[in-house]
Amino acid sequence: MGMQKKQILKTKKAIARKRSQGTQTFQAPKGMHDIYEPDIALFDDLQDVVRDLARAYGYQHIEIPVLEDKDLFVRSVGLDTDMVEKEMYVLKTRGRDILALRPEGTAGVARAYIQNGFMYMPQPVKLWYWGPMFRYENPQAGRYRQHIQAGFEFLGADNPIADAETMQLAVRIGESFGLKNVCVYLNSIGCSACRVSYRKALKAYYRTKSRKLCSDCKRRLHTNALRLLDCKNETCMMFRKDAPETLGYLCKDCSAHFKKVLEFLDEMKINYFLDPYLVRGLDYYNQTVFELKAIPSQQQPVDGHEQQKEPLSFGGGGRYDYLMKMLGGPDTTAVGFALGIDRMVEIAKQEQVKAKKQNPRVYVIQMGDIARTKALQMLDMLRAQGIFAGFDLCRDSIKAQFRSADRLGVRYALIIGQKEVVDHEVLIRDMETGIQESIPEEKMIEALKERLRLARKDKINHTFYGVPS
RNA sequence: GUGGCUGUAGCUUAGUCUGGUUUAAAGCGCCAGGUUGUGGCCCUGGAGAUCGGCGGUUCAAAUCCGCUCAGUCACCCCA
Repeated sequence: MGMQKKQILKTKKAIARKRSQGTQTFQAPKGMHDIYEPDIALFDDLQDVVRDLARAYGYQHIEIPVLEDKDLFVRSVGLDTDMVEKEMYVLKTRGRDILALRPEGTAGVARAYIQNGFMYMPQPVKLWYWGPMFRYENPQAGRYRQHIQAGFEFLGADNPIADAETMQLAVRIGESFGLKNVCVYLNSIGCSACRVSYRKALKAYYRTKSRKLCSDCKRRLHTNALRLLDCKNETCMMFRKDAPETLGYLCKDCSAHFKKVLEFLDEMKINYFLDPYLVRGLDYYNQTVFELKAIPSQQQPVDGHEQQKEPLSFGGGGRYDYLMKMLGGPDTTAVGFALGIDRMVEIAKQEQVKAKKQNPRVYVIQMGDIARTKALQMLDMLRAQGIFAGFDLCRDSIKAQFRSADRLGVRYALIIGQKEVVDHEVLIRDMETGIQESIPEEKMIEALKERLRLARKDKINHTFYGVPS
C-alpha cells in the first residue's frame, strides 16, 4: 500500500537526518562577515596609513571597551536618534547592569577622558582608536551590523584651526590610502542658541507647505525638524531649495568661527564643498559638521542644491563642545571624526587600488628527512637576516614545492637535498633563467643577498628607465 | 521594522519556466600522476554539493507550494 511505503520512506529520511544532526553547520550572524585574503590586505594597508598619520598628527592610541553602559550612548548620541532608539545591541549582565555594544566610538573616548583624568594632562589631548562598531540594522551596500571604524578625537581645543587640521587629517588618510577625489562636505549648525532660532525659521517655512509634504515629513515637522532636509521624496526636495539655511542663522561667534575654518581650508587647499543642508544625526554635534566622500572618477562634485546619485560618505564628524559636560565632565571643547573602514576598502576596490603585497623573495625547497631538518635551521637563519622566505616543510613532493614557489613569484629557490646536506652546500636556482649554482653552506646568505640586491636594481631600472613599449 | 529580487562544489555558473535518462554538469581553483632531484605550458586522474534549511504536494522534487534563514537592492538612518 502506498501509505505504508511513504511511512517507511519518511522514517528512513528521519533517521538519515538524525545521523547528520551532529554535523550542524553555522554561518556568521546577519550583517557580520569574515574578512580574509585578498581583502584583508587592503584593511591592513589602511590600518598602517591610519597609524602612521595619527602619529604624525600627534594623536595617541587608545583602546576602549566594546561594551559600555547603555546610558552612556543614550546621553551622548541622543535618546531619539535611530542609532540608540532602534539600532543598539543591548544586553543585561548577571549583575543586572545594562550594557550596549558600542554603536560609535566618540562616547567611549569621552568617557575615558573623564574617568582617567585626561583633563589633568597637557591640553589638548588627541586620541585615536580603531575597532568594530555594532548597529542592529538591515544590511545593505556599505552597511553592516558589525563594521570597523577608525576615530580621531581632538579634545580641549576650540580654535577653528583645530577643525581645519582635523579635516586635513581625514583627507590625507583617504588620499594616502589611494582614494581619488577625496573631498569634504561641510556646514555649520551653530551653537545651541543658533539652533533654536534656525529651527524656528525652518518650522515656520515648512509649516506653510505642510499639506504637500510626505507623511514622514509631516511627522518630522513636529519631532525632528532638521531631518526635513534629508527627505528623498521629490516634492519635499523641491521645497528644500528655498528652505532657510543654517548659515543664515548663526550668531556672531559661530559665524566668525566658521569663517575662520573656511579660510584655513582655503589656505591648505583642501577640496571642500559647502552643503547648507548637512545636519548630522547625532545630538552631540554643534558648529562645524562634515562628511567625507570620494567622487567617482568622471562624476563632478556638486553642492547640496543639486540632486544626483551621491556616493556614500566614508567618514563624518564635527565639533562637539557640549559632550563632556553632558557626561558629567569638565567643560571641554572638542572636534573629531570617524572613518568607515569597510566603506573605504570598498571604494578602493572599485577604484582598483592594489594592496601592497609582501611576497617572499626566495623559497626553500627540501627533499628527504635530513634535508627537512636542515631546512628548518636554514629558514631560521634567513629570518634572522631579515630575508623573507617561503617554504612548506610538510610536503614531500619537490614538484609541488616548486609550484608553490612559482605561484608566489619568487626569483630564487634554495634547494637542499640529501647530497647538499652531506656536502654542506645549497643549490640556488634562478627561477627566471633556470640557472642553478652550488654554493657552500656558509656562503649562502652572502650569495643570496648579493643576488637579491642585483635583482632589485634590475627591477628599479626597469620601472624608472625601462624601454617604453 | 517594511517591500522587491536572489540562493546549485572554495569561486563563477548550466540545469528550475514545461517534475522523471541527473548515479546533479562545466570552467577556474585545489590535490596527485605523466618527469621516483626541479616550477610555468600540455595531458591524465582525484577530492570537493545534505541543490541555503524545514515542512508540504506527488509513484517521483534542485525543479511545484508554504514557512524560515541568509545575501542583495530600496525605504528609514548612518561610517
